Amino acid sequence: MTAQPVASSRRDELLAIAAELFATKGFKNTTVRDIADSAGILSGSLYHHFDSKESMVDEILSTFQDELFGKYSEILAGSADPRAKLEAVVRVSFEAIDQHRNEVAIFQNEADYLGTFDRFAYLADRNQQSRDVWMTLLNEGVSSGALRKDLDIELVYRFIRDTVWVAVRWYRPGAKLSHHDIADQYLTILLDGITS
Amino acid sequence: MTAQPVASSRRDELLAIAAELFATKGFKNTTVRDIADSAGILSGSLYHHFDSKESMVDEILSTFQDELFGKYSEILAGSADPRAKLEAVVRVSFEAIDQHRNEVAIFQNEADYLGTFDRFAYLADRNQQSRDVWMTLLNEGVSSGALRKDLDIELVYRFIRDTVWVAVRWYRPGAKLSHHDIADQYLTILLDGITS
DNA sequence: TAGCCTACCAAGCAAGTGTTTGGTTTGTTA
DNA sequence: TAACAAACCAAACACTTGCTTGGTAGGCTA
Repeated sequence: MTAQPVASSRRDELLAIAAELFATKGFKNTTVRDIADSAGILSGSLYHHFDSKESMVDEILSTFQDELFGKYSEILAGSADPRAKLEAVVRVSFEAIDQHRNEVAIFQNEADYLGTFDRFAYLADRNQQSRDVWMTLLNEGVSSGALRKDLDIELVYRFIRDTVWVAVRWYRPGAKLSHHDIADQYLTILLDGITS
Repeated sequence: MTAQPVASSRRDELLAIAAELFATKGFKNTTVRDIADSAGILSGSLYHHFDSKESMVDEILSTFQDELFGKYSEILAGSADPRAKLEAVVRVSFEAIDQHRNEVAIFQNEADYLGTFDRFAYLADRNQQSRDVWMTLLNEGVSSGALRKDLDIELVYRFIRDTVWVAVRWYRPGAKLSHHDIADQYLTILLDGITS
């Protein structure tokens, strides 16, 4: 059973195969032999392209994170009002789920554990950076009067963060609702609630 | 480094130790030697109490699920209106996170993968059962006019389910906000939104 | 056509894994 | 005090794991 994802180089191809397996089965549950099998080669041959299994996740996660936080920065640097920026961050996140499903899933499932190793300390940094993005926007929203003042901001932050990213567990591209639709409905619930 | 959770029998004690490790490090990342070390015994001695490492998670998960779904059934069988029942299910769920943090975490992190094995087929059944609970309440809510009609019910269900359970990732008993507080704020956001 | 590079194979190793087996300790009960 | 069971030890086994090593096939280039 060999997979053939679209990728420029053989190296990228193997990374895509690994990402798919890591996302589906988990990092620890995926063996280098699993990856090699899916690629139609022997496990030892992977080491012509990569130093270790760990360096594969490393590259998958860091590449994705760099791209994502680049987009966050652009939004924050823009001139839109707090609420619009908040909406934009939500939409960019759902877009990431749509375009980088495996990477998001790996991050969601493995970051906590991998973060305990020195090599993946940057995951915690990015996490903090992400928190800063959201907290800044939420505090600005409350200050400007756009958001209600009776809620615990820290709690709202966690609520938004988790709800957005956990969607990767069920979202599949090409389904009835596009990631744009989902972002719309999610923002509606978040901003106005589900009561009539 | 030995742990000493409160438990009636040695068997329950060992299960609690295993649950803590499974929740923190993941099932696959936890070795039987890890469990034995935490309990202050040798790995082989675990097999006096359990058939296998798998049967440990099995027992942890099934016991927890039986208890949880018992509570769900009670609520559904009650005479409260849809909105009150919906609130009750949310509160019971946050209570479960408070009282059975490890079990919830294990379920959240491992159910998808474990569910691919015959032995854990009941996890998928419970999942379907849980969906029925929520969808019934949401549909009743829309019918009765309590909830808005312009949202995709299936989507609302997933959002609620995910946001409630994902709280296990950051919630710690004894923190500033109790699980009652969190349920309150969560229901406020869900029902009325965060805008002022 | 000689040299070189990319991608891979074939075979294996050392460490770690879940599990088994036979025996020992300790407390309780008849 | 003899018998018994629960809890555990000590040592090992078979297997899986990530990774290494030396070599090879085939295409490209000078």
